[in-house]
Amino acid sequence: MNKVVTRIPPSPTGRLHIGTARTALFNYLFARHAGGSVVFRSEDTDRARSKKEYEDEIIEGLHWLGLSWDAFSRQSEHAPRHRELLEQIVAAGTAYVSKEESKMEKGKMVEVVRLKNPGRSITFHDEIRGDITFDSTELGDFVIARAIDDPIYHFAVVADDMDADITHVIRGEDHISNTTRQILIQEALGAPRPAYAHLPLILDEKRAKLSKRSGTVLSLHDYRDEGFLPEAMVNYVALLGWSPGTDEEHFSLAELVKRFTLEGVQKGGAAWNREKLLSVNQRWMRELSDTDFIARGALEAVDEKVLRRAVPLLKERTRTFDEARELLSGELSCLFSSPKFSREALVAKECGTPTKPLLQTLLVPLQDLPDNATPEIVKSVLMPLADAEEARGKGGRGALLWPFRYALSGQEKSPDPFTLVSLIGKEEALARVKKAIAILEE
RNA sequence: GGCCCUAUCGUCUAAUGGUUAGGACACCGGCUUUUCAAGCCGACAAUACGGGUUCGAUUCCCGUUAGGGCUACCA
Repeated sequence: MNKVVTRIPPSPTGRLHIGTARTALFNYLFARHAGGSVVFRSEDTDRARSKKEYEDEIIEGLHWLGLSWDAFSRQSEHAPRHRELLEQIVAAGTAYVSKEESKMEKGKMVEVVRLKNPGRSITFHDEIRGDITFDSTELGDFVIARAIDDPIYHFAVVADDMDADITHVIRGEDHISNTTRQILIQEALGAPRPAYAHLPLILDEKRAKLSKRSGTVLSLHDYRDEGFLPEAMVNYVALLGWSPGTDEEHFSLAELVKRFTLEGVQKGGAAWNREKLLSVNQRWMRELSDTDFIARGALEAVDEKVLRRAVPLLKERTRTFDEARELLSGELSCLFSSPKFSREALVAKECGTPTKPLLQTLLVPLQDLPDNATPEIVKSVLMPLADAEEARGKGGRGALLWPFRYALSGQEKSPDPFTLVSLIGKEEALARVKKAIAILEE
């Protein structure tokens, strides 16, 4: 059996699309699983729309996901070979230059090349869907080149796949119908027929065609910039249309390579679901070490030490690094600078015992706390005070804990006061509680 | 219109003739809780429809319906 060779043939006419990324991933997984190789081919024959910057972005994005290939080429570089092949089949009579359609373009005579269609039924085997049969007659003698030196997509693809010894063409379902004409071209060229596998399409959240209008973010780089981990993108996208056949859902790229088979590929289209992606991403973020979390999220704060200690909090509360950055500059800004707060919010939970004396009971225990106390230690020392208030007053623990937490954070919503104390340190905590007491004295 | 592909909870999916149709995400409820999260526990929720085949169909066949793709001298 021949060594497996798959291909990743994006056309650099736009940003890296999540659908393109998924097709690339499946080609990569299939080839690597089989110990085969991958060919990257930039389909840049559409001169007007192809741009180097798009090509760069596509390559960079696929590398970011962790994909790699063993050969790189640009379709535009194969022009002489395409012409040679075209002339060859015209000479052989399986294609012809359509003289009656000739026209002048930019002072040059242009004559379209058509394939002589034998007009019969074509059956090919799809590795995912089984045998598929088309009647090729309806295609007629279709155009395979705008001019002898200007082949259209179908011809270029077949020629390039032949020359690169591609064994498996794994692509989107939108190419099923195209397969017939490509097989006809293959036969004219005397090229071997590769195995075909047509992947189900990715649909938007409402199960409609993916489009800019759908509101679904389509560009892989936008996900990267928003703070999604490549591990999560690979994991999520692999499971969109593929399943290992078990309940397992957490896969690294290397694990996917081990497990991937075409039998696990779904036939029907799969709807994109951002919520699920978010949850997959959160799981991968949580698996990062604290150091990696900061580095990979490019997180910054005025106090590196506090930031470091706050990572568990970020892991608990955020699903992307954008959310982590937002939390640091918003709700958690109180970790890095003394918050402003209002008297009203401080006494919001007051009923029974006045807030001021309650806060005062915290001062000595706070002062006696060891340096670098963990949240557990802080809690073990201070919670009894809240319990005591609960036992005696109407306000419950909240009578003490609410103003305490608010004095530390200046926020209606924040982590618990024990965690805050351990993050900002007892001196700073003391200062903030004293400030709150001062406000209550006014 | 023609040709082709597809069809299990809201979503991603498992189960390839025999299961109380399983898991995950979301949603809802409870526990915990000063708040917000997180965590734990639980509930809700599907074989599109109609015919066959079979002792028995999610599973095999046919039809209907619905969705999708192709129908370019774009890729």
